[in-house]
Amino acid sequence: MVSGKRKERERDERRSRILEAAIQIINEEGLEKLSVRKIAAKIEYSPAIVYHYFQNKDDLVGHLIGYRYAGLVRSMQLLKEETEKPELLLARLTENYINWALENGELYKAMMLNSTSGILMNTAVLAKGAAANRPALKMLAETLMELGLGEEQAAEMTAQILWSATFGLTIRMIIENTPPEQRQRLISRHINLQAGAVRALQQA
Amino acid sequence: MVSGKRKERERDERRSRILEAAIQIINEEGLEKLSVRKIAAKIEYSPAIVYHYFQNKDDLVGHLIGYRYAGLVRSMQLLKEETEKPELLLARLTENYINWALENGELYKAMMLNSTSGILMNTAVLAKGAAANRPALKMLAETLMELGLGEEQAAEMTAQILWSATFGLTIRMIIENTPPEQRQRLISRHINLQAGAVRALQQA
DNA sequence: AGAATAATATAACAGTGTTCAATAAATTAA
DNA sequence: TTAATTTATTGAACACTGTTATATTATTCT
Repeated sequence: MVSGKRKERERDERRSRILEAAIQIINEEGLEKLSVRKIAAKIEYSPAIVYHYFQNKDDLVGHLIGYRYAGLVRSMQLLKEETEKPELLLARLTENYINWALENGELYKAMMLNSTSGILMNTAVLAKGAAANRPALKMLAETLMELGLGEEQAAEMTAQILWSATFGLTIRMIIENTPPEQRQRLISRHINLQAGAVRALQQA
Repeated sequence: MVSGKRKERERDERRSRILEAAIQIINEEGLEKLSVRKIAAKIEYSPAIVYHYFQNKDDLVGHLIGYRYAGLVRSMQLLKEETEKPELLLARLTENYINWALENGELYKAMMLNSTSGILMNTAVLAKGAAANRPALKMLAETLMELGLGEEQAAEMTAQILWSATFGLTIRMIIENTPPEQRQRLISRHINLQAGAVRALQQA
């Protein structure tokens, strides 16, 4: 038996080639122009091969997401370690998240809004690993608790609202293709308002 | 000449039959299952007929939006007239908007996120009349000015942020298919946070 | 009535996701 | 090394999709 690991590694490599072709197409032509046949053409295989490595197109897009998401989570953890004041951390986490999403615009749209593989879908898909805005949410909730905004449940709910707001602004800027200068202004205003909301909640 | 108006009215009626068939399909099977052929089948016409009344499918979806949006704008204006305190008005407008969007779930998703006909698209489409979240935004900005949050420009930008937050939460609840009990809690928390953010801004 | 215009249909094109059966290649077992 | 088995890959088809060009029918105007 040839170590068993190699086989697996090689299979993963072939899967990765498909995923990378997909990312390339998305970056070049956008998510809505992504097609199984185009992927196949790019890697010079038959379209059917995709279905040997993924259940279907949505499954593929789902993996696309996990493929990139790890980077975001890591950068968030870094920020957490190097930022002491929770107020500042909240702002930095938010800004970091938005910038990451904007950089991965089309992919972010896919990972959020895709009807069956999107992160926002039912828990079945959520558990799939690839789909995981939960780390981000959890970190947000922890920060809110440090800020004294209630215990687990309450903080979690507040985190959901705050994250939804960030999500809304981000998606909007991506879809509307907001020009960079205005982006910057919108982002800082958003962070301002968020800080204000948190302060108001602290006083209550 | 048969009054010229009748012809036009009859044409509009035929257009409306198409739009209503589309709405029915969306409500029954969801936006992603909407197809020109299905519409044609529902009204017992040939698929090609759709292209006599609309430029293309996206154009059709665009009109679908205007077809429903008028109702929202009217209800918002009503609220404005019967609510004196701007703080309360802000909350009511937001709640009203969210509830309307949730009631029109699939359609709201279409009108916001559709890649070419969505409201969030570039100004070319925005000017098309059907696409008009501007009335809602404008009303928000006016309310913010009454609350003493800066002049036109600043208020407009703040309104954009606040609206984005509402939009994010709404889209999320629709896509995630959040159960009604939790919806209620999320909505009131959202409105709470919004009020807090505004108060913080007033004090600054 | 005949000419012009609008409404509708037929049929096709090019594209999509997906599946099934057949083949080619690699791996394991004898 | 050969035979058996598993894995990788393909070709061809199915059932869809949006869209258009061309033809046909119905309506309206003169």
